[in-house]
Amino acid sequence: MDSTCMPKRANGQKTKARLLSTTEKLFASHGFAGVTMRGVATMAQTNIASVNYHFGTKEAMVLEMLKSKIGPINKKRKERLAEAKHNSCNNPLPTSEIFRALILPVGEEVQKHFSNQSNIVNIISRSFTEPASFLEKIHKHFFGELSQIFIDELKLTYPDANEDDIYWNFHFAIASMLGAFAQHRRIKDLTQGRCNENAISEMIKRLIKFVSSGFEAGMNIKL
Amino acid sequence: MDSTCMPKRANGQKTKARLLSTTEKLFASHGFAGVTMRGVATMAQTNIASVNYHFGTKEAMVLEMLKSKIGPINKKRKERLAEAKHNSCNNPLPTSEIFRALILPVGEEVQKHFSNQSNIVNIISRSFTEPASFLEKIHKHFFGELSQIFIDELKLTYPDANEDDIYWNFHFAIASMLGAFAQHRRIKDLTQGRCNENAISEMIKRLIKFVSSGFEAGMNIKL
DNA sequence: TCTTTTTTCAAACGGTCGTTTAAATATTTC
DNA sequence: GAAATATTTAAACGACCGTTTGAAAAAAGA
Repeated sequence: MDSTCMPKRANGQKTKARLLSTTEKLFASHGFAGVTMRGVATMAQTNIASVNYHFGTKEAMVLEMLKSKIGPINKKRKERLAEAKHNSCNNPLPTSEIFRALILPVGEEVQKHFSNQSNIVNIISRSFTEPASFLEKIHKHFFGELSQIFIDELKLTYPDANEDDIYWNFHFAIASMLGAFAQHRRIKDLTQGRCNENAISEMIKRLIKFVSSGFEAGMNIKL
Repeated sequence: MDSTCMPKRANGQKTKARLLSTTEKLFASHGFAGVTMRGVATMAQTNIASVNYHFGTKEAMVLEMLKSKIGPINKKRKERLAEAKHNSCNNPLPTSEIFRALILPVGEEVQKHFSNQSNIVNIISRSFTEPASFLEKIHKHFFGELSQIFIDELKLTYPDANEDDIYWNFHFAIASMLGAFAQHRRIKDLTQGRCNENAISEMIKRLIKFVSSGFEAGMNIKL
């Protein structure tokens, strides 16, 4: 251990950062299987063995990348929900406000790196379809707690609602959000080339409306 | 060529059918990369070279499986839409009726093979996230024409609507449908073990309500 | 029956995968 | 400066990948 907490080598930390950044791009565009040690090493302009030196295994490397990407977004989601709660003097929130807190932080991240090939929602969405068992754990770790927070908030807004109604429609809401962002090809088709940051901003507003309305309509449904 | 159009060997056709069935299971649970020639051959109780004999390449085999699974569902979707159209004397359909025609045929397929490991929506959903270029073609081939049919029908129901409104909310509807079915883990969490055919039937009703309401609310949205 | 065609099979091809090794190089510590 | 530590490197490991080969086995046609 050193007292400076700095890398031992001039570009030591930089190498690790480059590896994570490369992992991110490859995972976003080709999934877990598309992240190859040789590919990452080459794109990050380093040697294949240094990947193992910094992370141990491929799985650990992808895991660390996911943590670094999803963690901050979930933090913002909680903050935004708490802020809305505070602004409403702790009264129950409108449905749209709850889903705004859930969706906006992702949307902002998408907007930031939209032209980029490493779309955050591609990453999240891929995590949901990856079969690997270690990703299942990630889901539970990252989305389990967060889901509970938002479901609890929805229960406050709908105190008399059937619990099944809330669970199912929350499930649909998540699915809409992930699917809406993830399916790049269709977004580009829909915007017909004028797929820029404004288009994403528009999509986010539309999405919040879609999800909130669908959720509200699903409360007290007659089956 | 033979006049009987029957297999030359007692279990010849059966072998090909077993291979397709195995491909289906592996693709549903592990994606394109998870379909390995050796895995398929072993599970189908045949030799690896016979895979190549029947299909030529792995890609061709997966493609044939996808065609056999998605084709009939799309056929049912069109039939159901045409039937609803006929029952309404060619008047514009309610939003929910249009989405029922889109969702029910998938739902029925899910219900049929739910306990099965080869969930049809897993297959469709995976097709949407697979990066392989040949799958992109499948999407356009299978979903391009179908999408247009349903969008045209929605335009009849909303003759004064902004076209962007229709496209975006249709995009959300598709995303909801695929995501809702595909994310198995959350469905099982939500139903807490009582995840049987009844639960799926309930989910489909809920999903149609969610999607229709979200879509309706998204028309003439103020951005 | 014998011939022809269809189907299966064991074995091998070259290639890529994640991981490991051990030596070389850079950086920090003393 | 020298010693200790941190990092990078080339090379190789065994395992699995999709595909191909050529011959055996089964079925069909004559």
